[in-house]
Amino acid sequence: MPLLASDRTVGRLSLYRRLLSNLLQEKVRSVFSHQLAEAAGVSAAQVRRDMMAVGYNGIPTKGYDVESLIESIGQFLDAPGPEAVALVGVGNLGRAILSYFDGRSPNLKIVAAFDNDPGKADHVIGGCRCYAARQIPEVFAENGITTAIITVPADQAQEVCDLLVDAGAKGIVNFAPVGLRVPAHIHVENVDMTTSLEKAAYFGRRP
Amino acid sequence: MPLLASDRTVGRLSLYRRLLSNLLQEKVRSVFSHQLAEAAGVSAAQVRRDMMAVGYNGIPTKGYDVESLIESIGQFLDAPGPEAVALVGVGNLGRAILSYFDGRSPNLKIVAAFDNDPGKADHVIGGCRCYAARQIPEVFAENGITTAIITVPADQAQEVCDLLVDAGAKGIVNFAPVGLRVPAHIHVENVDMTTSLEKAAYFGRRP
DNA sequence: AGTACATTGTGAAAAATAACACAGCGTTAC
DNA sequence: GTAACGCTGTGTTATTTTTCACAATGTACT
Repeated sequence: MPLLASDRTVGRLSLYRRLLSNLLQEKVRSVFSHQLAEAAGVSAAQVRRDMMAVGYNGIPTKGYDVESLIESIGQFLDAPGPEAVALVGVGNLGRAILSYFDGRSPNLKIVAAFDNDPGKADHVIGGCRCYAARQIPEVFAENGITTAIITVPADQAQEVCDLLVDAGAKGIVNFAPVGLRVPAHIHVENVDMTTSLEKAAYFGRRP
Repeated sequence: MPLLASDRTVGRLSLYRRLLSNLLQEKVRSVFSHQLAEAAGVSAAQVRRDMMAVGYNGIPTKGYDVESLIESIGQFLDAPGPEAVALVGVGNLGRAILSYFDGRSPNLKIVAAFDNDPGKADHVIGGCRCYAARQIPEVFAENGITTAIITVPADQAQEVCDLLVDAGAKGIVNFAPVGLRVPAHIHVENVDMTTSLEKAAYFGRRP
């Protein structure tokens, strides 16, 4: 059971887990690799490879036990306890993300939102308390926050990123369309909706 | 100049173009591969490779001309004329995306939004007209829409996807956390915010 | 018990992606 | 005019990621 899986594998495991949770709710007790593969849109061999990373073993002719697999993926992906997450940039997108994640995951919970607009401070949006940007260091320290989401405009993203790193952020989800410069061993996960849309248009046009 | 570039290359080209537009606004006229590379967070060799796909040539010691490179990437990535895009699912996330893209790109414009909630029909949200879901076929046909964005809950995504494909969608951006089943040569681009957050947390924790 | 069968786990091959390394060339400095 | 420099374009190599293919294995049926 390798303690560090590849980027791609971790992404798929996260998806598998949610698909498995859906199955569990439908009272499905076990799945075959090819069923999980179809639901996730990958190959069956890929699923079995990913299971090797988790160190989970299925049973021939019976497949994987849904409940214990969810448990195993959780042990592999999650921190031992709940983790606090912060979001910076309470614009349209920031608010949508706050409400999207509100109550969705017990392990990763957005506990603080930051914005420069003083009108937003101390309000509660999407179940999350809003602070002024200058309070980042203190709120990060108080809550032990190491994961943050950036939803500010592109021209402020680097500046905000630097603040977050100084405050102790180790993993950052960046929605701004810029390549953030960070020290080594800080992980940035880029979500670029414009690129996604342009890719969909491009490949839709050229089959 | 190959007419079909790899998935990764297309994604980077889209990012390069926006970075270049920023540079142009700052009156920067030319860039070296290593500068563009740093801004995008990739290697210089990677940038030069990607330029081969576009068929654009720089000049030794002068680098790339920002303006003409933007133009070349546009010719490579974009359709000859403007393209109409549709969005399905006018919830929190859908609304945020509508306003995010409102007026952002001249080539790709979201011209129609769809939702099952009859209260939303005929309203204008984020500069975009709202229709009932059953009008998908007619609106797609009228506007020649081939690219669509899915922002409905996970359990409705496949159903909506099938409607879109029937209506002529060729490229789909899927925000729901499921692997959509589509016919061959329909392209799906998945944007999974939960996975991104879990990846950031995981890799932030394990350096 | 024994046989047939469908599925797993994984070594090995293939494919895709990225990095290396350097020849060639335009520019600049003298 | 020419020499030195630094950057580009690309053949080649390395690395990463995915797929193939099959022996091993647990199950169900007779």
